[in-house]
Amino acid sequence: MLPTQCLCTNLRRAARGVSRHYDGALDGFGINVAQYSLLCNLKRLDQPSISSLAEAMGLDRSTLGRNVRVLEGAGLLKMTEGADQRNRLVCLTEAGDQCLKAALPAWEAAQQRLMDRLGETKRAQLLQLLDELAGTD
Amino acid sequence: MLPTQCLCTNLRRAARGVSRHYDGALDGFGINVAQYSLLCNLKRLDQPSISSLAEAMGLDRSTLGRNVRVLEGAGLLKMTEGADQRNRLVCLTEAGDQCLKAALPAWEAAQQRLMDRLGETKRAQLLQLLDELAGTD
DNA sequence: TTTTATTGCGGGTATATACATACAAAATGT
DNA sequence: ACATTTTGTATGTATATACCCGCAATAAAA
Repeated sequence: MLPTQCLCTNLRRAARGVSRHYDGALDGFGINVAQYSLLCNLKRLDQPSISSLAEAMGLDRSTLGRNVRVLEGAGLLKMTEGADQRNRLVCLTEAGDQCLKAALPAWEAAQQRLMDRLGETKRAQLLQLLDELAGTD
Repeated sequence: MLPTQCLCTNLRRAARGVSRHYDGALDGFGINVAQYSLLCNLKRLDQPSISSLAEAMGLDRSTLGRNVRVLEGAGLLKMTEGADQRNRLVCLTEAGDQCLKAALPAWEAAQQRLMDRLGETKRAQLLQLLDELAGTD
């Protein structure tokens, strides 16, 4: 049976499969790969607003707001008042930082298994391609 | 600001962006790219069961079952009895087939815009890489 | 200064997605 | 024949995701 030629379909399928791979690795740390990514970005950016974090992650603001709420409920991040009355900042809690530290080896292992499968050349190719696709529309 | 090195995060972000690109193109045809993909697979495979369709698309069976229900409600596909009492077959309706035909030019345009951006070499590279990733775990 | 536009966010609604569990039908083993 | 296992789905629960709309606070314009 011929595979689909649709770039989008193939991209979505790959994203699902790879997400399952990472989710499996992160199992036991109380977070999935989407949450791991959110927490990482929180560590990388310094107390971003909902909007800027969403922008940085290529997510809709409302989506990010809801994802943030889940992690806030888990105590891994918290919201603080910004300079502006309407502006709220997202920041990592100590627990969130610990969670990231604890999960790091598992993430590294998952990443490494994938890189071993691909090899260095394809890994670089893939990252390059994904970067180009990131700004789609 | 340095981008993430996480393959999964980048893959997920690209999938979101590209999905938005295709969803925008399909706007007005009553289906999104995930549904377009499902209908295409339905046309490609002949009256698959829920399980085999899920397998073919790399989706969890329960997920596919729910996605199918949405399209059934829209009249684009219907369920029929299989040889087995527990086995149900999914098949495209006439409306579903018409919907696919109507949406095809929009899908082609979206695909073409993306390919123009990438160029033939990278397009082939990308499909190759995604295919390799498809079987991740 | 009052009006208007912009900005930042939350909520409503709908779909996509997965895992665990439950359940019924069919196949298999004794 | 009866018990066990396997198979095919559906349901419960939870998160991820997006679009639209509305609200409040701020900034810009008149």
